[in-house]
Amino acid sequence: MDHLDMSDQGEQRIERLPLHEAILNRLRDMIIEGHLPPGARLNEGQIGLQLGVSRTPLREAIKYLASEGLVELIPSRGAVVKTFGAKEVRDMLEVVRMLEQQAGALACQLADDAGIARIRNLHDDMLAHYARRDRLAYYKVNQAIHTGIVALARNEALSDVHARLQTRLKRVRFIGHEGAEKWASAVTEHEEMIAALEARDAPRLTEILGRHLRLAWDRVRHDIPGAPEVD
Amino acid sequence: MDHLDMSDQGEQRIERLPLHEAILNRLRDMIIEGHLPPGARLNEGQIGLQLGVSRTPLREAIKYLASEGLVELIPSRGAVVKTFGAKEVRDMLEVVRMLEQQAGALACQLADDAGIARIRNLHDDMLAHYARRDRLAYYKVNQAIHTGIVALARNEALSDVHARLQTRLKRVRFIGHEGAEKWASAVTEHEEMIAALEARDAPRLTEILGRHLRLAWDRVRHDIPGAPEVD
DNA sequence: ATCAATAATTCTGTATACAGAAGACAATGA
DNA sequence: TCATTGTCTTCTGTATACAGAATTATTGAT
Repeated sequence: MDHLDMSDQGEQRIERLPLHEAILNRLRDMIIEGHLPPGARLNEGQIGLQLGVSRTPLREAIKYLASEGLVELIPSRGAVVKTFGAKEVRDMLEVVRMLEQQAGALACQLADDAGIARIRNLHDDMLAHYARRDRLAYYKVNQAIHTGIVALARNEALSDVHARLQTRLKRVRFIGHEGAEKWASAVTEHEEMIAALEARDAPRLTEILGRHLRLAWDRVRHDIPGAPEVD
Repeated sequence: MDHLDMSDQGEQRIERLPLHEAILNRLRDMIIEGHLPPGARLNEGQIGLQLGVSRTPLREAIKYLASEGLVELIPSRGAVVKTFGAKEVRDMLEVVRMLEQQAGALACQLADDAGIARIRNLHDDMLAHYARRDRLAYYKVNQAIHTGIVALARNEALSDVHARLQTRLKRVRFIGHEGAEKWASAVTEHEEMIAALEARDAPRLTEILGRHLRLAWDRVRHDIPGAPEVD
């Protein structure tokens, strides 16, 4: 899964945002896209050269990523791309499920029609990508939908912890090169999800989200090193 | 609430842990204990002098804290201690509640007797501190109990996001100089909590945790600037 | 040829140097 | 008295320098 290019849009911002941010995003992308595979050491000299910055701001970005949990700091040995085992992935997915279920329930109460319509639009986009079997585009919009539903709950802390886990899962979730049937079932679940949201049917949405994310584990488990064949 | 000294035990470690960690903890304490009040700018020169380190590792620690959400980075203006408004605090408490409820339910299934016994011991300690009206000691053990219950769920990601929010709430939660009755009711709730945990009664534990954390908001709301008198 | 010990090199951790932005301040004019 | 502008100071953002730990390469002995 090298060279994915999951970076969002072009980087040609005019505004002078502190270099820190730019480095941070580049580094994060390098990890998520797999240019820096799990377990790889982050060589400050080399990466700094590659990005065209000195080690000082680079190290600051690395510390930020460490707190995000994408990278692990090892004393006197720098930073290493964090490796997630089977249990860790499952645990993260379980927390994501809890968060999304709660968010979904809240969204049914709090969301305005415009917000729900935005999700519906994303969903339609996703269907188009599915029709073309464009995995990358599908995947991106899929993420946006889940993030969007959480956002409808209007709770920043909730969005924050959810985003944190999503980021960690991005790498591992994408590699789920699930077969056609699994992919189709995922799409169906999304279909139901949106319907429940539009009906503001909280219990139903909660149920579907739970099912969807429990299946997410089944969809990726075979790609995780060390995952048991059966639980 | 200045000069609280919520630092855990002595800092006289012999092992040579990377300076980064040491600075990080000192800084975090300065924020949590209120030496650096909300909104205060972190002057790198001054703090570096105070801690006896140069700006380079200090800045790295600040970036780490920024990702933790204790500090906000403002372009060309450095870092500022993050201020939490009423809604933000309430939102965070709501997420903490969800997390603890889920964790509690899981704990009822997964915890071993030894783990539950440890919580009971902490609880007894807390009662002792309550008897002596030792707010600081009480508060610390209180935190340890909540953290401990989450740990019983054996889900690192869950513990991780919970800890993240707890850290942000530490500052604001302690200032709740609640009156004797409120304090007493909190103790009673804890009493019930432990009982439900020992009985491994998940629904009951969930209910109590929900009540306890919903009341937590009522206990702190009057100390939050900008909190509405009624919802 | 294999392994141990040592020398050479690379890399991290921290300090310092320097340029430019932001903020403070004082002087000037209305 | 108050606003304004230009200067001066302070502080951030980045690069570079240097010491020591970690890693790799080399050499010598078995």
